[in-house]
Amino acid sequence: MVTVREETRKGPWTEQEDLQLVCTVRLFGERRWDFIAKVSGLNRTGKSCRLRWVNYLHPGLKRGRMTPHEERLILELHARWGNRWSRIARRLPGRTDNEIKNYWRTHMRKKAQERKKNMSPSSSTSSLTYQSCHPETPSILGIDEQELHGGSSCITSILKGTPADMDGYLMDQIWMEIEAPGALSFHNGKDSAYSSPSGPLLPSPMWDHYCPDEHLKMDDEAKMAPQFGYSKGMGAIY
DNA sequence: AAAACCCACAACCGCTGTCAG
DNA sequence: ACTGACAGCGGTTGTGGGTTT
Repeated sequence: MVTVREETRKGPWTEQEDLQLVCTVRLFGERRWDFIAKVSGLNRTGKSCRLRWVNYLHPGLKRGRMTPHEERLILELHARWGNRWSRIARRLPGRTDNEIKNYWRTHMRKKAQERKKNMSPSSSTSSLTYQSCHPETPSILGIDEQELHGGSSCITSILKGTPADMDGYLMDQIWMEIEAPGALSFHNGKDSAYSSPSGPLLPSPMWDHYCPDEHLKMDDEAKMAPQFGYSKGMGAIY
């Protein structure tokens, strides 16, 4: 027995660690993370390994900016489910709960700050709780699966639209709708950052380099495909 | 050019749920 | 029925890079 106990590593992962983890997961599958952590030779906890895999190394992950469509989807799903990030993430193929959570945080903070600037002190409801602030927005509250596909609000109809329909529909305008239901207009706005469904979908870096393996990818895709019409083209991963 | 600020992302922590023994 | 191990989830914090002043 080796009795030399090294400290469990924390902090950023190195490429070498990533490679070790990827190879170990390929060998043993995506479970028993404590076991994987041990046999991989990484001085990491199983938890840490799992997180690294799920959020960064997993094949099929999209990288890069959220597309306008994804932004709208997040908005809608968050309105339905609140901070159920993993649940929301399941509806966004290639995105992780962590990613969505971060995105939401960043944007909500931004919006909250803008609100503070723009609004008088009298109406001080936080945008973080818009769900309860604007119950009159039907698509936001209590919508179920069918409603999502047959609903009548602006957001819902946008969600139903094709990407072409969404061109020029700005995230800011969506936020405006939430904050002031009915006040939505579709003119092109000032913030060009949202105006094109750009978001270059970059591959997961490690996977790109080390594991051009077919069957791992298939496993994941197979899960997503029926629900989302997820296609290989989306991620340009392999 | 440098400092300050902002944003996006990665990672950790603590808690909860699940399941096998 | 109980318990411990493991997996997953949501919240939070840290950090690096880009942008603005």
